[in-house]
Amino acid sequence: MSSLEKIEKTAERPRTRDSDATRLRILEAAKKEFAKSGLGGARVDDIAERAKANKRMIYHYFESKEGLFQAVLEQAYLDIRTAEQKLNLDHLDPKSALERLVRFTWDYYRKNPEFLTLVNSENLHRARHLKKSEVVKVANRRFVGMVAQILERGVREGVFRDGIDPVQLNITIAAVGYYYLTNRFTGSIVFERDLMAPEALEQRLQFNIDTILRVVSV
Amino acid sequence: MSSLEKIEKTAERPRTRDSDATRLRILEAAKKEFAKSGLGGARVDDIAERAKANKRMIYHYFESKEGLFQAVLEQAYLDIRTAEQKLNLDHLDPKSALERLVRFTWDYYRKNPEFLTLVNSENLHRARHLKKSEVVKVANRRFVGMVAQILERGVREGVFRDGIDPVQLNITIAAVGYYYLTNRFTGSIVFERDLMAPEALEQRLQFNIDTILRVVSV
DNA sequence: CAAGGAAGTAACTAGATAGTGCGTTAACGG
DNA sequence: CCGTTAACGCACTATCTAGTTACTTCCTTG
Repeated sequence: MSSLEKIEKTAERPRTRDSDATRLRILEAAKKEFAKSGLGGARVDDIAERAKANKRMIYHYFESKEGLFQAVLEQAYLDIRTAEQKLNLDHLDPKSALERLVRFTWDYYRKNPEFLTLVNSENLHRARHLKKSEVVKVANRRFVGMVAQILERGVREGVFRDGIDPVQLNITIAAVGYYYLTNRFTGSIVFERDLMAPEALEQRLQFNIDTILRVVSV
Repeated sequence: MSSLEKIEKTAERPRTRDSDATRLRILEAAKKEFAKSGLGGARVDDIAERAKANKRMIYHYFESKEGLFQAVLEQAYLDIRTAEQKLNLDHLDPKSALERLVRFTWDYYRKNPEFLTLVNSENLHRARHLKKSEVVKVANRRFVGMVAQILERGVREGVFRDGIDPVQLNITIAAVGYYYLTNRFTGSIVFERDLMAPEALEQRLQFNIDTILRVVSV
């Protein structure tokens, strides 16, 4: 049976057994649990319960806890890279394109805080899961190219200075948002200020846009 | 017996029982284990073994695994704040002072990677341990003041622009180094480049100094 | 419609893990 | 040098946890 037929049939009469749906529920539940407690702290039983699935199904679909983590991480990277590709920055002038990318990165981190925690977790484990994922590597390549293209265009049009390493810029765009948000709890204590207050968030985004534009300006 | 007398006596004849030394060995071992595996992933038995102490002693000195984590984290924050205070930035011109601070932050993170991991772990737990620590809060206050003073001086001397929020600048100085180093494993995969190669590290530090100076420049 | 495979369940296990009860011995003050 | 205090060690436990065994139930397809 084709995938399309399957979807049509499901639409007609919801099945009591649906491997795709169960797989997705497990993935979603695992993302939340891993993000909340890390790979070491998350509990397989809790994931099963949250997914409203039997624990046996996790091992059926993902082999092991590690396999499940790998699948979650892979999906998280594919999701953000896919969203980035939809930005269509080529149609904007270089400055606007860069601003849009900074804004998108910030918004994405805000709306998907699990992504930050998953990446932290993966780095705690020296990226041993990501290393294995070929599909993610391909997606990343296209992403790095995006910023390089904006930079080149900006230099050609005389609005950006020459000689900026696109990788350094990429890292910096991520850094100024990522650090602020992932360390929002200790940050709010260290700086004695609620970093997650709406005005504070708005102020930070503006600061970040300004920072990045200053980095590239001639 | 005074602390001085104690030290003198110890120098004469090393004691087989020494509560201070044992406490310190446990703290050091715990810092490494917590940094390696996080609060959830670290094992009390492993900490005891690494410290060459009996597990019972951990509970004797620190009450619980959580209590031990709190002590480790507190010490880590006191250490970095103490080191920062020794920088003596007041004797330098504002630009040099700022550059020195960026350089110090970078070097400190490089030499003390456990600090990064501990902070990540603490944020995973919504900073519930740091919240309780009054002594760390006091140390942080002095630290935030440092950057504010450099900024003020720079504005007065006409080398920095006015209106920069010292907290935002502070966060950005930390961010550009922290993000690069804490995410060095996934980063090396995403950007298909060894981010920890000596030239790469040198290049990043220069980029960070340049970024921060551009942020404050008139 | 039969049969075989896939989805799903419940109960279990072996090993780990945080935390303790209690006894032992070194150090230190008197 | 003796008695008390505090450092230290051993062996134990209750509970948790990743992973599994053995089974039932539903769905598809020839």
